[in-house]
Amino acid sequence: MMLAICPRAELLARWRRAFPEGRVVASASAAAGAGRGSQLWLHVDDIAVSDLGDRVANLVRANDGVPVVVISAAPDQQRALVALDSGARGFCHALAAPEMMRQVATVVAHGGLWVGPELMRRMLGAVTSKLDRDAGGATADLSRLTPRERAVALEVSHGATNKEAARALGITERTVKAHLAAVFEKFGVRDRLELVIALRDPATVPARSVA
Amino acid sequence: MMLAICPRAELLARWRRAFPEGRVVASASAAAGAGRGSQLWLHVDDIAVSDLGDRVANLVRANDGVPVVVISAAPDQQRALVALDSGARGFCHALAAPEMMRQVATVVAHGGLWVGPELMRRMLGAVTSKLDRDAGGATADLSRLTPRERAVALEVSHGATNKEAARALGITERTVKAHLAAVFEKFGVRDRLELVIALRDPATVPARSVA
DNA sequence: AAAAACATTGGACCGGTGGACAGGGTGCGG
DNA sequence: CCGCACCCTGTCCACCGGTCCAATGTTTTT
Repeated sequence: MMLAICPRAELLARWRRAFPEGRVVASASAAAGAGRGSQLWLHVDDIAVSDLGDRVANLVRANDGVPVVVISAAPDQQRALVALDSGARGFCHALAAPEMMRQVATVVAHGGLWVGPELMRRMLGAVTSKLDRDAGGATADLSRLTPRERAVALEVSHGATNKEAARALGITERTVKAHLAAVFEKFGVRDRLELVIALRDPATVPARSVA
Repeated sequence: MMLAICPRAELLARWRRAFPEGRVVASASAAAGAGRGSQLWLHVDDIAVSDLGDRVANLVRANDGVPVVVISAAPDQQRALVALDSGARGFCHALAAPEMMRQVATVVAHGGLWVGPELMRRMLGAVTSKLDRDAGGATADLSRLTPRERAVALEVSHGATNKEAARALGITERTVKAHLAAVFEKFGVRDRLELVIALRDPATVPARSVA
């Protein structure tokens, strides 16, 4: 059974459309007794970030085996991370389409984890600064680069200095510079800063005609 | 349709039991043409860690919209991270129970991400510790800056050099450096490159105001 | 009024960066 | 065999970027 926790039910209009058979309760204490196969969706807009971790953790602990999904109308990454770190299994926008919510529910029900593409990229980036193929917007034309150039470009786009990139790739700093120079040339940028900006927004990369 | 990529089909006995209707092909090139709703499961035990990223990334790129799940008989976290970072949507043990594999397939099919509980904890740990490190100046939020600092930060975040920013704001290059140093301090970054990365979320970077 | 924060600039130092010369190695197709 | 593309490395040098030292005036807060 779907259970949403929110003192003001009107904030969950989309959610109720997604789960007509679901119930909205005002407080976490009223959520007790949710059986196996249930899901708890916790609305967090009224919860301070500093309290969020404890609230989620308590809810997860009090409802062993029942996945908790956090829902917010103003989601930000820090809150998402806190929630997930405290045991939440998903983080969903309160204004997401009902179909999307049902997808989230399906994923969570099968033991999966739901994170938005944005957050996912950030999480992965924090763990390893290796590669950054982002599913959503497609990073510029990294495909126009040779594998080595691409590797260097990615290191730099994660903030690495030439020395750090060299160490990471097991080559000399000089070689990093060489690859980087080729990358600048191909993308028509003058330095690493513009490269990062170009990779952030593919539209800014000049469609450099093949010379 | 379920497609598994592995030169030695006998390694995927469990997988074939989980997906009797699935097909095992020997190489990635033979996987082309997988339509929407398909999934590609890539067996990676014969792939070196250093090549894993590119292999997965290529597969993801060549099959736009088709989720890629990595499967291994000897999964380790580093390989999992590389694979996920390159665009894989799940990382599954080759000897997992067929029911488990079907669950993974369900999660992935609905846009979710499958990571084992172990890896999940590690990812969250890495992210939160990174946040803690950044907490010296809190997350990049331009509202924390003084007006002048903000102006400089914006110029730089659009790719300006110190000299250009100075000219644009009608101040000395030296003063730009001073403001910039304050910005670095507040955001806990070491240089302009990391600043741009910290401001990567376009929503937090308002358009440059013409001075 | 005293204290704190802000805006501005100077000089000097040093490491990082990028361009301009180079060169040698591999592998692949004509 | 000979280009061609890619990968790797070297030296030299001018410039940029970031940090340390410092100072002066204004505005805001206490």
